[in-house]
Amino acid sequence: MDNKKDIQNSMAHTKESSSSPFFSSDQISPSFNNSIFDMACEEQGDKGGCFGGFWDNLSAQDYSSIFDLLQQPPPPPSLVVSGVTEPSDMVVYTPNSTSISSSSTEAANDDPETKPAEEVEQEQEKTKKQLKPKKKNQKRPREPRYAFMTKSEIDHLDDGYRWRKYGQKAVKNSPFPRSYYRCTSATCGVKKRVERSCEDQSIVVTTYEGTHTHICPIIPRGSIGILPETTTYGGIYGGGSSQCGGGGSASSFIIPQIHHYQQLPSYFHNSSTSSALSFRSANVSVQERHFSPSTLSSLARDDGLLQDMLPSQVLKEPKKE
DNA sequence: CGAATTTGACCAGCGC
DNA sequence: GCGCTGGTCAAATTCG
Repeated sequence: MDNKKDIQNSMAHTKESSSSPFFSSDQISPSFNNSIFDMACEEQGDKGGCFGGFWDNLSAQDYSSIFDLLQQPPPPPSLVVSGVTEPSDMVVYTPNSTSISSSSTEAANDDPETKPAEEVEQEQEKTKKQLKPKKKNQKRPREPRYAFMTKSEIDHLDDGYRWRKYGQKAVKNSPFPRSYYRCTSATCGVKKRVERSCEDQSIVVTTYEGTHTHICPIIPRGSIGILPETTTYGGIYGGGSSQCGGGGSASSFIIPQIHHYQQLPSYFHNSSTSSALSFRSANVSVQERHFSPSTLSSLARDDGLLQDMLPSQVLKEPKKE
């Protein structure tokens, strides 16, 4: 406990080694990538799903190509964001392809965003009810899951929502326990799991499951504030002036790289005033060059959130040179 | 004192 | 069926 607090305090007052949310490029070695991706695969791997292809394809070389997607030579990611869903609704991304091949049945078709909020709530209540009786032969429908990797010493990153920890488990092949959190909002069934990479303990893997049905509460939480300058990503990537975080200060959840923003969970762009991004002033860059500026623009228009998420430069002129 | 966290127990799914 | 593992519950404990 005290350890955590110490860490948080130190995070709040002194910037630890990785206080800059971004690695320098030489901080990500191929082996580093592999370890992270392997670990992420483990999320699904034991179920035979794993995104093998996706992760495998993301070699260090891919990183460099990914960086080409951005106009400026961006710093390498300190965090890899990817859609992680159940194998059954797996969305497969191939960084080098121009298309998104999706076999998703739930993530795509069941997009809560397209449903009335009431319906979403009803569904979540159903899910809750299903939890209680725990009947056999009645598989609980799994919400799409999304995993984020963050370089941080803080396990539980403040993403603007309030979470209550309801469990902690030691996980196989990892010396670090996995923590289970649930959104404190009564009607909201969103869960998240937080665990550390066993190979690089500075990496925190956060897996979200479900969709927030409420706006992002604005909770001043100075305790784990990270210095605002972490939000500056070469100027253009620091745009996430989320209303959740009080206008882009104190980012404690850092998302320098988002693979295929389309797959962001809808709670990132909840229909509320809350911005697209729940993560406070998250740094977002979008690795997507396959969309034309007009496409991006229209997406942004369609989805409000993208305007928050996408650096304006991306929307306006996706490719220099 | 209420809220949040900790932690051991329990349950379900899966592979063998 | 059994054991392993992940996920959840809930009582106890701690914190603010």
